[in-house]
Amino acid sequence: MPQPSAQRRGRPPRISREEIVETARRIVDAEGVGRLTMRRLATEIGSTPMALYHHVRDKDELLVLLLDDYAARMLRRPDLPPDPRERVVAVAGTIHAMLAGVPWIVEVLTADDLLSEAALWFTEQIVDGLVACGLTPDDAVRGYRTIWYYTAGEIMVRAASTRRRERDDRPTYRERVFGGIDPAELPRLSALADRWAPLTAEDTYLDGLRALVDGLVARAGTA
Amino acid sequence: MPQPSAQRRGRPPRISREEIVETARRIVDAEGVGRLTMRRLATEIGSTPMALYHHVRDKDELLVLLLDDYAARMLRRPDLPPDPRERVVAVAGTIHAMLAGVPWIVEVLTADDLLSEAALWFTEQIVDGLVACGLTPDDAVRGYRTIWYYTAGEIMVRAASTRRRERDDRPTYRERVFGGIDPAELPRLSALADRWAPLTAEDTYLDGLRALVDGLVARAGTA
DNA sequence: ACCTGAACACCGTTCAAGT
DNA sequence: ACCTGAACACCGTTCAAGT
Repeated sequence: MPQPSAQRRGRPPRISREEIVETARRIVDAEGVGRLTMRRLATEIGSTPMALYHHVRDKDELLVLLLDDYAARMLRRPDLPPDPRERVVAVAGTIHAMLAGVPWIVEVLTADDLLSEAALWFTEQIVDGLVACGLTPDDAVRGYRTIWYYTAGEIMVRAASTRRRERDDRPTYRERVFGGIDPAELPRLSALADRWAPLTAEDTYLDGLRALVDGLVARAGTA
Repeated sequence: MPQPSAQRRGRPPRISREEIVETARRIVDAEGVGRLTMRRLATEIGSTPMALYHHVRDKDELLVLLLDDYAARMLRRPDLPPDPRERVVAVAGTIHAMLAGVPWIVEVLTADDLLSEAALWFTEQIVDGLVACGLTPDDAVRGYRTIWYYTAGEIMVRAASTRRRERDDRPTYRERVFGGIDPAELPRLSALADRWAPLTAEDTYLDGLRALVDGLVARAGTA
C-alpha cells in the first residue's frame, strides 16, 4: 500500500527497485540471464525501458543487485566438520553446489572473486581452515584463490558445454577432432577415445577439490 | 591474381574464407572479441554483412575458424622434462602461458575442453604424464579435466577482473565489501584486508598448479 | 520526482532480388 | 555462384519533454 509521505514531494513512484529486482529474478530463473534485457524487463513490469534507469544506474548495477538478492536467499551455512582440511572441502563444496545451479552468477561475479557481504563468511572459513592446516595467512589467501579458480572454472566450463549440447545438432567439435586421431602420434587419447565422453560427463568436482586441498596443505610443510 | 578456372562456373568469388578469417583476426588482436561483429567485419573487408554468410555458416562458425587459426600459429611444443610430474606441470604451464594473452579463446573453447587438433598433443602429454605418475588412464583423464578447470578458471577470472578495472571508476565491489567487515565475525579477512589487493594481483598460477598435481599424484596411491 | 516517446547507434540473420 | 539492399527483430542508453 503506497503511503504518500508528507515529507517527500513530487510524483509518487510507480515502480520500485524491489519490484525491478524481483521481476528480473523471475525472468532469470525461468529463462536464464541471456534473456534478461532492459526492454523485456520493462514490458514484464508494465513500464518502459527508461523508467528502469530511474531506479538503477545501468544493466550492470541491476546484475549486482540481482547477485545480492540471490546471495541473501541462497546462502546456507553448512555444518563445519572439526578437521580443518575437511572444513575447507565442506565449505568449497557448498559454494560449488550452490553455484552449480545458477552458473550465470559465476559469470557476473568472477570479476571480484567473492559474492557479496553474505558470502564473506565462506571465504573466511576457507582462509581460516587453510591457516589451521599450517599455511601462512598469505598462502592461505593464495590457496583460497586457487580453490576459487578451480571452482569457477568447473562451473563455467560445464555450463558452457551444457549450453552447446542443448542448442547444437551438428557433431561437436570434440567428436570431429577425436575422429581424426592418429594412434601412433597420440596413443593415450586414441586408446581413451571411447571413454572420453562418459568420463567428461562425470561430476568429479569433489575429487579434484580434495586433491587440490591435499596438495596445498602438503606444500605448506615444504616452504 | 584471380584465375578463373575452366571448371568452375558462375560469378568468381570476391572474398574468401581466408580473407574473412584474416581480417577477423586483425580486429580481434587490435580490439578484442567484443568488437568483432559481422557488420564491422564486412565493412573492414569492403563488403556487406550478407556476403560473409556465403562463406561461413554463422558467427559461431567464424569463431571456431578463428580458433583453429590461432592454434595453428600459436602452439609451440615445449621441451619436455624427463620427470613425468614435471612434464605435466610444464605442459599445463605452457597452455596457460599461451592462453593468458588471449583470454577470449578460453571463452570460445571452454565448451569442448580442447582447442583443436593441433592442441591434442598437449592433452596427450598431460594424460600420459599422469599415467606415468601412477594414475589409471581413467583417473588421468579426470585429472586432466581438473587441471583444465583450474587453468580455464584462472584465465577467465583474471580476464574478467582486468576488464572491470579498465572501464570502471566507481570503487570495486570488493573495496565496498571489505570496508564493512566486522573483525569479530570475520577475523581472518579483517586482518588480511590490506593484503588482499596485492595478493590478488600476484600470479600464482604455477604454485596452484604444482599443488594440484601433487595432490592428484598423491591420491593415486590411496585409491 | 518520476515517467514517457522518440531517437541514436548498434546487433545477428533472413529473404528476395540482381548479375 | 556470388553478392546486394532492404528488412526483421532485436539490443543498451540518451535526450527532451510531459505530468
